[in-house]
Amino acid sequence: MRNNSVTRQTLADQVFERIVDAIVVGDIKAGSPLSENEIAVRFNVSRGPAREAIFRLEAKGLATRVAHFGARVVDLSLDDLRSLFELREALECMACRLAAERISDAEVAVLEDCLRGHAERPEVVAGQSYYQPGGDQDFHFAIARASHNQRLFRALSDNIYDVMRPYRFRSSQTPGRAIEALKEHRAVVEALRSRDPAKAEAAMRAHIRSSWLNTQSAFQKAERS
Amino acid sequence: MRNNSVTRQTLADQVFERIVDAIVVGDIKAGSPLSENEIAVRFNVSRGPAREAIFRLEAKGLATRVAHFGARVVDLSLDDLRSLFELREALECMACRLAAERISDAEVAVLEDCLRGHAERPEVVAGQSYYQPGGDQDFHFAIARASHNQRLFRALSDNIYDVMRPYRFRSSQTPGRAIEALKEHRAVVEALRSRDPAKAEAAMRAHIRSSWLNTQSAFQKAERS
DNA sequence: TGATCGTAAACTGTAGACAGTATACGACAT
DNA sequence: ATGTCGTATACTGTCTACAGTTTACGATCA
Repeated sequence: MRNNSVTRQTLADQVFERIVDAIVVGDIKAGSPLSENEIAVRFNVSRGPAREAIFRLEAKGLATRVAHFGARVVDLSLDDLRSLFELREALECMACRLAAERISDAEVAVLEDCLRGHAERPEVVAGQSYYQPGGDQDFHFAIARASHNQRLFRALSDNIYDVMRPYRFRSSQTPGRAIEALKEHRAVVEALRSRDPAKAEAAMRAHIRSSWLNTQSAFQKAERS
Repeated sequence: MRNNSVTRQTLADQVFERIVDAIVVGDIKAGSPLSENEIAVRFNVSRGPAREAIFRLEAKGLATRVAHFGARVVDLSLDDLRSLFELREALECMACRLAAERISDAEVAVLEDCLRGHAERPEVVAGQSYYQPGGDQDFHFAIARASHNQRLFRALSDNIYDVMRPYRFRSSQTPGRAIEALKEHRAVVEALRSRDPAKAEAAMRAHIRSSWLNTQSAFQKAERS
């Protein structure tokens, strides 16, 4: 039972989480139709929980719905991705600035552990791509948490990271990006350690824009093939 | 025969909108419990659409739900409001910066119309509070739209403005705030007209922080009474 | 009198059936 | 052959009924 949380999960919760996983991992492809009936049959529940799960996918930004027609998994264009990166820049730069004002020594230590863990990864040592699912994810989560702003944290974790993950995965193979990203992460942590909000925000902005350039070129490359 | 809207609304849509209005206007007070049955009876629908409406209220940030227990209208503390203002600052400053890069002449004209409309309001002329429901709302909507970033626009319109509105209404009575706000708005438009992103972002940040200080003191004053 | 346990009531969660709507396909007319 | 209309089908939207859970209240016992 991985159901050790305080309140017992409802069927809708379970279906929702499993669909999110399936989308993020790639088992359900972008643009796929999401039929209430199909989901209900697939997970052995009635249409109620299936329908509810789809609503929550829509709220999360992973699906689009049209009344009386149905829902589909979002299929982001390059423009959509640009919009998403702009949104992420707004949220995460603010989170980083607030974190510089409010972060505790223990939270700084967590970030430094993250960096150490990343530096030891074989991909980094070999100079290849360093992004593994959940890898720098932890890093960004820790910063969002250190902002001590619950709404900001939830906006990032619920509505940004999971939506971007399938597309970041595609673009994480660029050679050399691993070490570059690690350097940028170090700059962010350094600014946070010295509690310099302006520097922290600037370092995060530089990191996200660099990540966008990388994602953009990978996206265009993938489209040509 | 078609309904006069593009796609015919579902019952859940209607119930949702009516509850949002009731909360924003103040007919349903902050902290009130939202019973599925009660809503269903009140709007002459079954529990299905009522339940769906509550889900959407939760996604919007206007209600909180606990499984097997129920939902309540959010009741924001001062700390919650601070978090919300920080989130708003992040989103709206980004929107303003992007708007400075992308705004059309027609969109600038709309903003200038907004300012003219505000300046002519009797409250402003009399030096009283200038905020009327929907008044500067239009202004901020126009800027969000001028960012030409759909996700940013929706985050602001769906998840920020409606949640804040009940609390901004309380705090809009401060004498002299009307003219101050109008000045700040003019500074924003001036920066947008000259397509200066940094200046536009700074002007918006100043406006939001000023608005926060005003809201904060009004909140504390209201609590003491 | 106080605390604890058990029962009942009220609510949410889930299932299944019915109703309404949009799309797709085929028949018909031009 | 092509365009249009009508019907059929499959899907979502809605309703009702039932099951499960949580809270609250009252009875019982120390």
